[in-house]
Amino acid sequence: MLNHFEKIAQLVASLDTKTQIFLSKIEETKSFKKGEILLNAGSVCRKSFHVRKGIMRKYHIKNGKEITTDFFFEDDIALAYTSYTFQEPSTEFIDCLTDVKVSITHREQWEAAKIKFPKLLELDLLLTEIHAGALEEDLLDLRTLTATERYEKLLAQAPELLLHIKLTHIASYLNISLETLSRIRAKF
Amino acid sequence: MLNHFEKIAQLVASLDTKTQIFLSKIEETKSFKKGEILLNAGSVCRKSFHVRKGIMRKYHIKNGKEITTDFFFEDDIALAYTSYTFQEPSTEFIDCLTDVKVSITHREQWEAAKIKFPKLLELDLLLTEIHAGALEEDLLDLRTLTATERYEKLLAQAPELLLHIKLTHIASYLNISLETLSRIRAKF
DNA sequence: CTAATTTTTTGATGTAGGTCAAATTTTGAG
DNA sequence: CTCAAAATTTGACCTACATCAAAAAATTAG
Repeated sequence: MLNHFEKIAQLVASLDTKTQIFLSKIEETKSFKKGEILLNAGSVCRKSFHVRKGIMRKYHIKNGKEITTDFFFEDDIALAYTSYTFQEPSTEFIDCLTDVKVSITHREQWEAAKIKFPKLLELDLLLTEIHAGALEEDLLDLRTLTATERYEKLLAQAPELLLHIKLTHIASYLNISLETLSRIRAKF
Repeated sequence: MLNHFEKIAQLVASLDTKTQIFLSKIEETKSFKKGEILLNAGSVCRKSFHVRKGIMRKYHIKNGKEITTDFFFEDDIALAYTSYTFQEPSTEFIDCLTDVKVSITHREQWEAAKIKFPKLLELDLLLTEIHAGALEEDLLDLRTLTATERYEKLLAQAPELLLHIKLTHIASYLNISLETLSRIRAKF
């Protein structure tokens, strides 16, 4: 049984050279400074950001408070899913937690590529399936795990995250207050 | 701008007759009694249940408690998403809240149909996108809304649900205890 | 290196919503 | 209809976690 990462790798590897060249032609590499905002709430997400270097973050602002919904590391694809997919104004922001290098692909061109190379439609489906699977897991965790358990799970599954990201962001990602997270950590 | 229901309808309407006939041939209609379990935790979800009549429910059992994760009404497609998609043992149950009539399609045959009729791949992607979008919304609601707000939102968006489904199930769906839900309702 | 700023910790207190138990209402089988 | 079982409500109490405030530690700019 392949894990999700292997499935994606396998599908990508199966793309023929023409497809790969086409994809590399429609992407454009850019650099951004720590703190720069690549997507603002209110605007439609028309690009995907393939992270080549650095860390990005996606968050909502609700009642003046930031709610972090995702972190993106090297090789992750950062986008505001609902806005990107349905071309609606985003309710989320995407910013850079470090200096960042990304490959940008415009949605329009990716859609055109999917028509030209149907294998990409399969890839798109696979990525969407994996995204949905992860959301289902997050939802169940939020329903059933205590604050401590959510922290422990993150610690077990993504310890590197804890090394690079400020507690404020981790707290909001775990849906815990900063103070409670600090107390959870104090007891190891 | 089309809503999700219209998008699906449009895509389905665009399927040619051959495709539609093929699909109707691989599905099989069956009836089940209220209370019957159509999918057990531990077994792999290999079928989708297109609800023709009645109401079904999907739920987890965690620490001996049922956690309802979805209701399925007429025209909805009931399945345990992660188990179905990745063919892993399900962590969820699906049962009938009323007597039910469903059209069953085996995943294998649906997969074969997708290869034969690529338009179905697009349909599959659209359905998955909509599912993921709904999950993102649920997740944000759970993070940001109070118990009362979650109930009010359900009341506004799916009032018919409240008429047909027991409070115990609605409470667990909203991630509220039965008693708290009862108190929320008492104050209208 | 040092001061200013940001981040994290610690402490005191508040509260939304959970749990347990019992009363009441509704439902449904015969 | 009738009465037993199931569902819902009500009451008393509890707890996980939030909030507010201030101290301590870490980071950063000059």
